[in-house]
Amino acid sequence: MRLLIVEDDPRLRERLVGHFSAQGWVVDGAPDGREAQYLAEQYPCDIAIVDLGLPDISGIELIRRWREQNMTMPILILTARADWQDKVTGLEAGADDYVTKPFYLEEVEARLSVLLRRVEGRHSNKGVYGRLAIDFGTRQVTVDERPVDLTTYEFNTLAYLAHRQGAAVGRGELLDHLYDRDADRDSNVIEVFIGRLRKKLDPEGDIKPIETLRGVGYRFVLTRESA
Amino acid sequence: MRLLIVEDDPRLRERLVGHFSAQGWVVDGAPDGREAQYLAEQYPCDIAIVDLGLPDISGIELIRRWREQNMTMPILILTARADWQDKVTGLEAGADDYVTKPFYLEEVEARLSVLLRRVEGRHSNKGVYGRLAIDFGTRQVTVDERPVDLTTYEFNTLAYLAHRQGAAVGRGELLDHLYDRDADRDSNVIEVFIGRLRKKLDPEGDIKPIETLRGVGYRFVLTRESA
DNA sequence: CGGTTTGTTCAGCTTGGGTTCAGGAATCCA
DNA sequence: TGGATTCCTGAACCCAAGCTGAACAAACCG
Repeated sequence: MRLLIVEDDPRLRERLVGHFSAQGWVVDGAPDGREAQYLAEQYPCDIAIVDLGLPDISGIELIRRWREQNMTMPILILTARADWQDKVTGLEAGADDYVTKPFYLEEVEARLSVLLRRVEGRHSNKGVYGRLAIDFGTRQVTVDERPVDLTTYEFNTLAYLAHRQGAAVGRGELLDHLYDRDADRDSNVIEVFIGRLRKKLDPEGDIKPIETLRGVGYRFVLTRESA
Repeated sequence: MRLLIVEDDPRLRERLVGHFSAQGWVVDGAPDGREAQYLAEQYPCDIAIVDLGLPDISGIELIRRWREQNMTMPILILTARADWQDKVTGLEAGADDYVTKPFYLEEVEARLSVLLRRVEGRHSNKGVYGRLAIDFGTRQVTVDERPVDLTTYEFNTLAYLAHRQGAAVGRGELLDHLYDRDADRDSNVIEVFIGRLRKKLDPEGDIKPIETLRGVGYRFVLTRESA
């Protein structure tokens, strides 16, 4: 999952970037609106955190532009407690939720996961897809109730595919959302991870959670149980 | 275990800080609401003690904000005997228990340990995890009824892991909860203590109480007997 | 003070996981 | 059918995370 953080205060930005990188996210940090705009276009992210008080373009304006460009990722805004009224303008501009500064990191984390699961239509951190269950919070995966342990990247690829369940996901898209900017575009890592995932999740070959669309990419075919 | 003490009277604050540090807690002391708010965000604690009569923000307001931010640690409030009615407001704001001033330190200590064990679902100070038993009050540990003696820090790391049993606990989190604010983030103390613990608790290698999650941290895998 | 216990650092080693590569299988198209 | 393209997969590689024994330092205690 790729996360874009737009925050001018370097200390705070580093704190956020550090925290979420450690959590297994691919994180881009931008100090101002210009950089943020560039990054958002070049490396589409799954979710963004935007501080409203930026040096150049205002955060509000940035969000408005993104929405005009039909970018649909959820946006979480940060506002100083004093300027709490901005949150309304922010939400009107197209943001999805807000946190007032100073904040508690876990609070931001919790709100991100709510936003993320909302786009997938989940109501909890756990997604159940037939015999396969994925807990996006604790990063635990089970098949027929039996835990399967996946390495970091194995989980990340599975999570991204499940996040986009039903959609055709190209190798390029996967690379963008799982790796840093300087990823080697023509490596076959993705294929290797897909292979390992299939073997770990479905050793008997009777579930077939991941379909390959030749020349296009992959598709996570299981459908989530609306419970 | 990290404990946050919010108390404006310096004498009393020092008394509390001194007492609990000596008991093996990591203690932060805050003289006012502002500082308390900052500390709670930067260094998440396992439990907090809050005096209701603070110079700036009222203790009640502070607690309310914490709960709004979804901080879930237990909170013990201190009230002057004269203002005993405040305790109701405090509990409504989200505190978990109260002690009226003046008090005996032992009283506060006892209430803290009740609150702590409540979050773990224990009913006494002793937790039994299969062949391993931990007494959080007397700080004694036994394996197969046989006492194992652990040094202060060895016990602290074990206690914290057991406190968060089943959860993945990162090295960073451990450092935050076992060490003062100025801990060296890239030292391998944690690994050393984990190693020593494993050797002392499980010399035969047939219990394996602590699992390592590469790139993530550690997990205490034994489950407590609800008995 | 001297000795002992406890905490911290360091260096060398082991291991697991990510990456690459090469050969083989499957699929597509002329 | 045959060749080209895409994908799969087992094995090898390499680096960083984690482990460990030992040295060092600090605190504790008589």
